[in-house]
Amino acid sequence: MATLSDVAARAGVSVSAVSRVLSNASTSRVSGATRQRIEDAARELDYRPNFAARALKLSRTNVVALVVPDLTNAIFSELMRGVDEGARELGYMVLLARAESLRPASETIAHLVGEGRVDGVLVQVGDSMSDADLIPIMEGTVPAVLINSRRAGGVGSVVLPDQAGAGVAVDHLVSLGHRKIGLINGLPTTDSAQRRGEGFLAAMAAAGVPVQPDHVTNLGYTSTQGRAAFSHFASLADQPSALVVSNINAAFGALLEARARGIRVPEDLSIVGIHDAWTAENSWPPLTTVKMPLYELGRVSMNAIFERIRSGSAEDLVIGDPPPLLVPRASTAKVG
Amino acid sequence: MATLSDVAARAGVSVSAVSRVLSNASTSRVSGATRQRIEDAARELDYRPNFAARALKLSRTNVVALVVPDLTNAIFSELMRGVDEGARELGYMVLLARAESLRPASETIAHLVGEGRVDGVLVQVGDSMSDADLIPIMEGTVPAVLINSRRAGGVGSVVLPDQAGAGVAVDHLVSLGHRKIGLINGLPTTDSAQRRGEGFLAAMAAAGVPVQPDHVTNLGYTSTQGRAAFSHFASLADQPSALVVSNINAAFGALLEARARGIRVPEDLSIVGIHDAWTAENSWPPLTTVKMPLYELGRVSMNAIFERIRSGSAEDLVIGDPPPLLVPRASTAKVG
DNA sequence: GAGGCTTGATCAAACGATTGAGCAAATCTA
DNA sequence: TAGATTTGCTCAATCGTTTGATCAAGCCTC
Repeated sequence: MATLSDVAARAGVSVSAVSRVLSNASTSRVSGATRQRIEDAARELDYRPNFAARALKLSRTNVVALVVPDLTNAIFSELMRGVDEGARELGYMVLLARAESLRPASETIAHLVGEGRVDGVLVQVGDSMSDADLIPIMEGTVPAVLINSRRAGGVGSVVLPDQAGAGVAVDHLVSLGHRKIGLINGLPTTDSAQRRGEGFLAAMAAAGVPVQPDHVTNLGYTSTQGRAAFSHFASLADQPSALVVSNINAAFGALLEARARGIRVPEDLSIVGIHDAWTAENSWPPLTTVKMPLYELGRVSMNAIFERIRSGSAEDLVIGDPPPLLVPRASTAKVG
Repeated sequence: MATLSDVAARAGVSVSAVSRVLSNASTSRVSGATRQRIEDAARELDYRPNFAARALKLSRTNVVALVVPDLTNAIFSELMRGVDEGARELGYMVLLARAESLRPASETIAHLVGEGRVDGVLVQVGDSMSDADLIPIMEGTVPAVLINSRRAGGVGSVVLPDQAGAGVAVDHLVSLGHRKIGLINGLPTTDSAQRRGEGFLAAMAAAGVPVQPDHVTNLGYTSTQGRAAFSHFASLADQPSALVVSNINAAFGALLEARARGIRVPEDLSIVGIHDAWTAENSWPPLTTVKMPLYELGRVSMNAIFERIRSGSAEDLVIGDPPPLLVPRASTAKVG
């Protein structure tokens, strides 16, 4: 590849002149003629600034890492799309890092930042990610933004409108006449499950519908955990007529278990899942969902980490626009 | 962050000594005592080699880019997992780049390599990626490996056992007694669709089952295109009793259209899709699939690009192990 | 026309790591 | 014990950019 000095030689000027012209610094006092010659030479040689040299000099890479617990996660691809789009606009690139079980996430993050590979880190906090994993972040040594989880202290975060989302699900079921509504929620230790739980209770209270204590489970977001939670409800003497499931994967698990038990959805039981995905259309019955603004979660997170890197500010944001949206399909119906 | 000279100062030696010890070069003639002091100092300062400096000096980043057409693609996450795992073992990191429609892929790739951000590129060739997009790769200026597509010339590639996969699907249907078997295939221009088509025809011939010309469509791999293809078959006077669908997404689309038309699967028609995903279990009916070795595709591709970078060799590989595997679910049954 | 600005360029020192060459001191060889 | 070799370390150049400092002209101003 052509270097600055190649371009300089061809244009008959010094490297500094070339550098100033091509990075068009405001302080560049260059004559129009030389500028032209430099630009021509650069174009002819197809010059591209060397990434490593620039990063070394500026101690800035314009790369952020996105650390995710799991690629098969339903929410990943939309989130990534949002992050990617935001990054492009800000002149950044995204390095994807899986937080695998082998190495603690803290190690991965410390490497990424310690070696100067990235300027900052976006961390999608998963169920299996403990607070210990977030030590370098909590300590503030690493410019980071937590996605979908809040932490005390000066850590930035961006979260979904979880309360509102659960509320939309509840309101939908209430409007269909349901009064016995259960909740299949994520692990009680996770932030998003807590907020969805709050939203569920708040919406139920607002609708004047009582919540039975054994109508709430907290087993987790996976399909398997959703199945297990469904079994719990099926074994109850006083069963709910509708379920809000905090995650689409768990909702699929619930559908699976319902089918296995010969419980008809939606005739015997209505189910609404939080998060939308194209696969919801292929399930049987097609799953009614609450679409959450995942794309925007990605975009806003990218903007947040950008600001964090630039000014050090650490905000806690909630995505407000667009609000959670009900996507009615065939897994919910009027109470029988 | 601590630099080499920080470590050198603390250990009371020169930077060169530190560099040699920490990168434990074989030519390093260092006494045990000094080695110890250096290692201690490095540990105490939590020294990590600066990525940019190393990359600049060695003109090598130990990063490869994975260029994908689409993140929501069913095959992406397993592929990525394989690439990631392979990368870890070889001491590489993976930069994920979406080949979006805005900018031609060739531009993206040229940037990535031209700026020295990556040592090589893995390109998952999508339907929308034309030959023009691959110019810098075909020219051989960029160390690259094509995933799932072959090209003439000295371009390396790794592909799935597509013929065998289609064969497994056909054999399954034949063993269930089907004699009228149709194929819903990808776009005729794509390499994988061509190979799956060949595999289909070969397996049919081997089984002594004739193929009707209008029992093969080539509309594409997406859900929508699968629906459209299904409509074609439904409008036929002489309809097949079973369908091989070249892609799981298209198979979901076919299921959707079958349901819309009141065609019962598998009672009226059997369907088997190529590629497996956990979502196949949630469809109605649960989709019988042929699981393709996507994880291995990723791993082998990573190894291939590594070799390509190291020695310049360009091989065309087919994943042989594990072979395509039938995952029987409920969308296929004995011919009625 | 001497001194002071402005303009348009170059010089040179970083950034942090790698690595061939150089050089004392220690050890070996005969 | 003189000379050769090995051992253990340091020197210094280099990778490609950025950027403050410097400097030679040209142009005002009075």
